[in-house]
Amino acid sequence: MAPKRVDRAARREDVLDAAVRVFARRGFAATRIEDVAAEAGIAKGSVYLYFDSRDALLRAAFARVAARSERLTAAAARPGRPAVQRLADLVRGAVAMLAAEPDLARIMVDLWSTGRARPGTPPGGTAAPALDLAEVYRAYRSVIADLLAEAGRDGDLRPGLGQAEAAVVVAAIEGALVQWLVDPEVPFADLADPITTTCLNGLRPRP
Amino acid sequence: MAPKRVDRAARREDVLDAAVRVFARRGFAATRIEDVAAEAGIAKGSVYLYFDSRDALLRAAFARVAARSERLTAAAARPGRPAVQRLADLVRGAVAMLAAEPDLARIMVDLWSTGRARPGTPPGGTAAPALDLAEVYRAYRSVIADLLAEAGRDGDLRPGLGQAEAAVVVAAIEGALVQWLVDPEVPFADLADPITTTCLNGLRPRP
Amino acid sequence: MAPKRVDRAARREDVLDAAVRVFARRGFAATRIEDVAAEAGIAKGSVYLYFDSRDALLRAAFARVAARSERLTAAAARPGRPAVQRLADLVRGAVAMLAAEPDLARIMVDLWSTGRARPGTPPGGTAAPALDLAEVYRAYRSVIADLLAEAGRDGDLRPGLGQAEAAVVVAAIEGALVQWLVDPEVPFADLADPITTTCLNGLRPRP
Amino acid sequence: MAPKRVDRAARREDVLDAAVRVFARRGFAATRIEDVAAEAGIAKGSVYLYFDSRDALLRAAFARVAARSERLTAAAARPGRPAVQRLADLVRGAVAMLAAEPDLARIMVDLWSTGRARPGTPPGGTAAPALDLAEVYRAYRSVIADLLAEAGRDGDLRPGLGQAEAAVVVAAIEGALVQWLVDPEVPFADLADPITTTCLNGLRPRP
DNA sequence: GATGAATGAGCCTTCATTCAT
DNA sequence: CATGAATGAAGGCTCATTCAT
Repeated sequence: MAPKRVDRAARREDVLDAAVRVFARRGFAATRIEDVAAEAGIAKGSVYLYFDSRDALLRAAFARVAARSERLTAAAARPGRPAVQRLADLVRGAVAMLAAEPDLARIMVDLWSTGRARPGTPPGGTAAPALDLAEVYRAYRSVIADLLAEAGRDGDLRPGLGQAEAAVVVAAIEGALVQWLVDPEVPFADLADPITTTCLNGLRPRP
Repeated sequence: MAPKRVDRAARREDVLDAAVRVFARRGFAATRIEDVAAEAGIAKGSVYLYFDSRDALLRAAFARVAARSERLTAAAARPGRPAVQRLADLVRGAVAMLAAEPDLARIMVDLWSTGRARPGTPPGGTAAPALDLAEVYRAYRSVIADLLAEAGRDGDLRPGLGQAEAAVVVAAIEGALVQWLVDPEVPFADLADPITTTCLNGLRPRP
Repeated sequence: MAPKRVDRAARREDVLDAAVRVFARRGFAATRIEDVAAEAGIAKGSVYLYFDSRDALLRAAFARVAARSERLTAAAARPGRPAVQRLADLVRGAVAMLAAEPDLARIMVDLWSTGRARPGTPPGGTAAPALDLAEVYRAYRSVIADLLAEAGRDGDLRPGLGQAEAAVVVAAIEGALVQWLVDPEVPFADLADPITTTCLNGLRPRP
Repeated sequence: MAPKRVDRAARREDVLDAAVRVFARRGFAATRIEDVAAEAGIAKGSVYLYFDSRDALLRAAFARVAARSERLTAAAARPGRPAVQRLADLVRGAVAMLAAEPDLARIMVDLWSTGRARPGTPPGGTAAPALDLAEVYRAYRSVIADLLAEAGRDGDLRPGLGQAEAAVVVAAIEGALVQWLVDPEVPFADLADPITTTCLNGLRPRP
């Protein structure tokens, strides 16, 4: 009669946490369900109580990365301050967030390559829609391009800046991330300033 | 027997070519020896005539990527022109090369994530030396840092630029690459100029 | 405590009812404990309150089929009427009963094939006694053979009829059942008469 | 260069032979791929060189049973002799064939029950058409009904015999088979005559 | 008693690697 | 040299059974 007291959703979250840690450590491809189970401290079969398949787990991790991305760009919308400053904040915020959650960052890098054979895409090709990584970056660039344009109108940056320059800003962040992940000695968190300075200076109106 | 040697090496190269194509298309993890054999037009077992194991193939692909990187940085050493220009050439050259060889570029992205469980690193940990991706980027930044310093002395860029700014330049390139690979509509080749302009301007002495 | 007993037994019967329905629908092999629980409207674990194991459930279903068979043959013992008529009644009764309980009939067919690896026979071979399907049919034929002999003495059928002819009568019934189960359009219930007529005529003394 | 000398088709047939033996012994449901491999004297994985999946193996066995059935009914078409005799021959031929290939017969019985969830029918329901067991028996009855009608016109049997009586004849054969499979002491092969005699006598014109 | 979360043995399937031809 | 049949270890998933609540 007494339904066992387990918060299913919370437990599911625990398993996903564990999965994210293992994915970050081993990569998607090399991660076996058993690894996730071990990390979560449960039995192999129990993973299937919360996720339908290995693939569902991948997709959930993917969704988490996507959610984080959205939080990131959403934060840049804070109005009331000059666009250049919001831009600088966005860059700093992005770097800080990525640096604070290296596991998710690593997963994102994994997604860059897995992107071709998206998680949830069985060999045949019939895939779950999952998260469209291209869309994530498109949104990212779009937000930045808007800020660049606004700053251009403010006279803080050159006028006429657009998608290309937005791509460069995004690139500086993601590229710095890569270098850090490949070589932990690269001081990613400290690169927020050089990135901001270099890019914003580089986009200032020529004297 | 000498001709045999040549033939053998050429054959090996053919197989590696095929492997690179498949790796780029499917990713490391999803590529089976048989896929490579099929792409190379030989039998599965024959792959083992040229490579000791699946892993050796991975390492060979890695080596090829690394070699490409070295060619890249080596080219920047051409003296006789001002450092700023050699820097701009380096950026443009890198972008052009990556854009021209998307297969190798894709593999490089794959390596970023696989890097943790380095190709050649069996679960146990006793690994073949493989190649050190961190080292590749360290060299890359080093070359650029030297050019930045030289340009600083030339008065073309701010003095005092170092590793951090070099990382930003590398980041802009690699980050742009990622966006292109994730979303083919991003005009990677055309980003060479925005990258160069933004970064170099951003590093100019303040007026 | 007595009421508890009754309750428990009734519950057990409910579960077995549910099991029989599912067995008939899905077949033994494809039926999971959870299916039975769902059909019975209880939780998976609760099935074990009434049956020691999946196998015990199978055996109970078997027992039910066997009990039905016994009721069938027992009914044929009614004396006081000529043997030929009791024989005809037996055939009609059997067909009617099978037609009325297709679920049990389906299970019986399942038992024909599962019979080899008798329910209750774990791979090792140390088995619970379970029920002997061969014995069920032996009894069936025996009753019929007795009726045939008696009818022979009555002069209604040929003398000298025995096990072989009894087997033919049983065969006609079971074989008709099979055809119905395989193809629901076969009018099994209506075959009682053709079976009776054909067999009994066929066993009449030659003119 | 030297393509290994193995007759793929023959090998496949060997594996299927082994599978049929195991299916007959253990039943479909209880048969693991490894059992088949062991019976065939090969490694588990090698089964997959010849069959795409466990299910494909089931379907192949199924097809073999179907082919046997067709041979059976086809044989009854021999014209040039009176229909009654061809009918008697058909019954005897069927019994002889079933008795000679008990493995296939056992599989057929397995199919009767598995018929619901036909081999090749994944849980979802999207099935390969495979063999329609209902169709097999329909054809069987149809051939017999034709012979009965012809014999009726010949005056050897009652006129007006049809599907129902055909079903009884088929039933006698299949039902006898069941009894034999359930209890090897039942002399199935010897039942050909009692079946023929009983049924044909039973269908004679009343004096 | 009842529940359903948890477990882990077991089975199907894939694929790197070997080796007889 | 080249082949591709054969192998068997590994990993995903299912499900009977147990047990804390």
